Amino acid sequence: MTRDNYHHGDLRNALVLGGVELARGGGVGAVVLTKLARSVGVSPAAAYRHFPGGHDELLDAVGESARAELADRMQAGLDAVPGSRDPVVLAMRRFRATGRAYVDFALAEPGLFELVCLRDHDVAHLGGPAALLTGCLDQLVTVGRLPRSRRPHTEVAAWSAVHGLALLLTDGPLRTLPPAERERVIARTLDVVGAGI
Amino acid sequence: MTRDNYHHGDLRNALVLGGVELARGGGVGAVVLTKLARSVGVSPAAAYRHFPGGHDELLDAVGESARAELADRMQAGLDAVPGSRDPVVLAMRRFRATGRAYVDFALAEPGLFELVCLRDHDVAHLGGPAALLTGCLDQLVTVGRLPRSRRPHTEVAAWSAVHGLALLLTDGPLRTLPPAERERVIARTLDVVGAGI
DNA sequence: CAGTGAATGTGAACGACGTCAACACCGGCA
DNA sequence: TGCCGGTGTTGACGTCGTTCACATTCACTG
Repeated sequence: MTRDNYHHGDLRNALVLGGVELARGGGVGAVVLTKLARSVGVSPAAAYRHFPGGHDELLDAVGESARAELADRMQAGLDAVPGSRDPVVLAMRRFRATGRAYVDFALAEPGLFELVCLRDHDVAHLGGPAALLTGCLDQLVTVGRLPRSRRPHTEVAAWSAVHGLALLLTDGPLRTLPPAERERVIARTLDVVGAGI
Repeated sequence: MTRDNYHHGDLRNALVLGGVELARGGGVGAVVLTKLARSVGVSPAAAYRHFPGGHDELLDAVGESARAELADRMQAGLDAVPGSRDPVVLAMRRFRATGRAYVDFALAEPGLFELVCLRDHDVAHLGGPAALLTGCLDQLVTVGRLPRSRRPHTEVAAWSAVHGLALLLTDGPLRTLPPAERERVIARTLDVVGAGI
């Protein structure tokens, strides 16, 4: 068997995949390089061939995967928005849907969510999720709902609100809120951002 | 010497104090029980007499101290608010000042800020910072700026925004934002919350 | 004032984990 | 065929949290 399997063939990918599952189950702390390597059938040191930066670089890669999954969910949320004759209503619905999907992802996958904002170098590197949000805001300008003069930095305001909410609900003091109450605070937070924009 | 110092006399306090300084310098990860104990002149095991829960309980205590410091800064921010003949203007200024102080604290003490929301059991336990925020919101109701019907859950919306913003600016993708830009982002976020309430 | 028990601190050791260096294997290319 | 670079292994080390058996000191009681 050793002869057959000595070279894994797709180790880097297997490690990321396994890392995502570990993170899904227990967050950043559960992504243990040693155990992960063993679970993939390989010695811990082998991981260093594919992640020269060690544990940190592995977490980067797993986080990248988590961000992709978040972007997928946000896109799905956008796709599910019902149409409207009024372009302003539609743009607002779409804007709200991105925030809603962000929070829902955090609640559905708290472990993965922990990795989303870990070790990002700058805004541009955020990729998917950020692009979807800015797209919605640009649309709000196009349909006249958001004055162009107020467009700058608005993505940060919106992002801050849903990001903070997601953290308070998953990792923070609101983590024990009963579902019904939780639903109300999400709605109120999205209302405030929508009205304040 | 051993005779004089065998019993420290105020070890628990010394550990918390030292822990705060470690956290100030390097965040949660810098609060290393072993080193902390040694730096206080005591063996690592001694810490377990005062924190039976080990490292976690120590972090709780350090976090409690960080929360107190945050509450102080928020109170100072409130105290510095200029008066106004118009009670609505005053209440809005005070509301904004709490959020501003929250973000400023995170930027001034990113290490301590990491501990603020760590391992809190429920909202009530938040204490100082939360009380200051709810007080400002109640005042907004009193002066008629915030309809009583919209008062519920508004503290979560406001808190989410500043909390998320603080994290994005200190630990997150916005951590490299130049100060001038950072200032605009903070202002815009506080504007959105103020307008949306 | 002496003796004793509880509180407090010590030293040595263990296990989990990240990391590295020296060596082994394997697949493709001159 | 022989060799070279990529890939994986073994064994070891350092850091850190944690525990256990033992030592020391304080405070209280008789």
